[in-house]
Amino acid sequence: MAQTEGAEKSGTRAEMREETERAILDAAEGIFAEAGFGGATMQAIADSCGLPKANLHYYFSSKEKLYRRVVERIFTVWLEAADSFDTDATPEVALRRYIERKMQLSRDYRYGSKVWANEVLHGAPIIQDYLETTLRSWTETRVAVIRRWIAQGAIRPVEPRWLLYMIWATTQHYADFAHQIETLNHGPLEADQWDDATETVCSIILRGIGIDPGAPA
Amino acid sequence: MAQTEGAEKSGTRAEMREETERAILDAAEGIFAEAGFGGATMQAIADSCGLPKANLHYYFSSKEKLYRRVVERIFTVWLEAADSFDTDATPEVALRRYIERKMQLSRDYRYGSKVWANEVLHGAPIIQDYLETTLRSWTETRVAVIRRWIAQGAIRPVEPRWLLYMIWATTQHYADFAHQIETLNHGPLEADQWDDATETVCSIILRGIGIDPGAPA
DNA sequence: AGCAGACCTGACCAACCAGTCAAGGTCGTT
DNA sequence: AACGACCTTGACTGGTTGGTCAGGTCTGCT
Repeated sequence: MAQTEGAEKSGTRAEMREETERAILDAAEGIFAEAGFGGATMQAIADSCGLPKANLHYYFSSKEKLYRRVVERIFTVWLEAADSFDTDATPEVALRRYIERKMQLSRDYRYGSKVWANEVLHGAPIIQDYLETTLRSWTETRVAVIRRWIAQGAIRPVEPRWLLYMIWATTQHYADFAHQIETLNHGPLEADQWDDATETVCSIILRGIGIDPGAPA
Repeated sequence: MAQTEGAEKSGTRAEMREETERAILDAAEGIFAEAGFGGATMQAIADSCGLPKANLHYYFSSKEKLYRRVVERIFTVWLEAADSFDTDATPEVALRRYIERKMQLSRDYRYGSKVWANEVLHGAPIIQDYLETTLRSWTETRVAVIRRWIAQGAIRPVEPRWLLYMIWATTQHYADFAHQIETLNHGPLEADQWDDATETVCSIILRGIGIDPGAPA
């Protein structure tokens, strides 16, 4: 009994290592999000996951390496989410699904979004290469999709980049500026507020580009 | 000749003091924006404005006091800009003017916007009182204006807060995420790109809430 | 059992940073 | 001219932080 003390203790050596690394990454994500790279201390991260500081350096050789891994992990989640854009569906379905997914991520991965925002805000000193390779190529494929929609007359002609930025900005705002939103809201958003906000974002953007939401396909 | 060496040297004592303080605040805004509060060092700010570090402490007793003054200054600029919302104009005119002004500010006060974003991102540890007093009351008056528009049938019924957040998020994105945008754009946005982005943001939001932009008033 | 390698950690160090201070310089006023 | 208030600055300090390391513990394998 009491077999699972620290939620690790079972599994192979490799599994335990992976689990410890994940615990450190989780803690680091929260601390980096709240304090920034410069403001975060290894000691605070260690305290947050109940490990001695020296142990962190056993798994991650330096603060910067740890930070990079945190950012990489978030970026991966976002890229996977971005696949909801990939379908051959109509603009209405594809965009609605993408926006809904991004709102969901803002709700579920608030800290990850904050770390990313923080990194870009400061000029992306650590993950500049990601911007120039993965993000750029992803963006270009989506821009092409949007251009095709425009050519087909399915949506109003707008520069695709400005549309993408609008979606990113609006959805991530609910994570990055959560503190401001919650202050103005006198508390965290309720489930129905999240739903209403999501629906409002969808409807404004879809109508804004000339789609009448709810109209039969 | 060469009377104005460091752009200070003339004027009364009080004027010179004010000018020095402004130079420090300008330098601090840039450093805080790029490095965050924790990552910024007083030495870096001192170097940035060509003053010895000890001199900064003569004008601003502590790093936190200096930071607070930087944030306060930005907040003031934003509040003044917000007056473009205050008119009795139609929703189309009022919103268009507000969005255009906010885009302008993102272009002209990029660093200020970044410092604000950084502060809110980290839970507003320094300026929480501003959120609870000034920002909250400002927001409530604008929410009331938007509700009146809805009651008059001038715009589609949407929760006013989500609309405001959308405007803030989208416009400020062009300052806070400027680095990401410029990376994807292979360089800074040109003047016509700024104009096009502004027009696109306006048109999507206005159409999105049921206004047909360009229609005669 | 016993060994090798992976894992853990308290104590320590060099680097760095916000803030201080005392001594010297400059300006307005009488 | 001369006095006091204001301004400037190099040198210093107490405290903090990222990173190291030696010695200990645990695990899986033969």
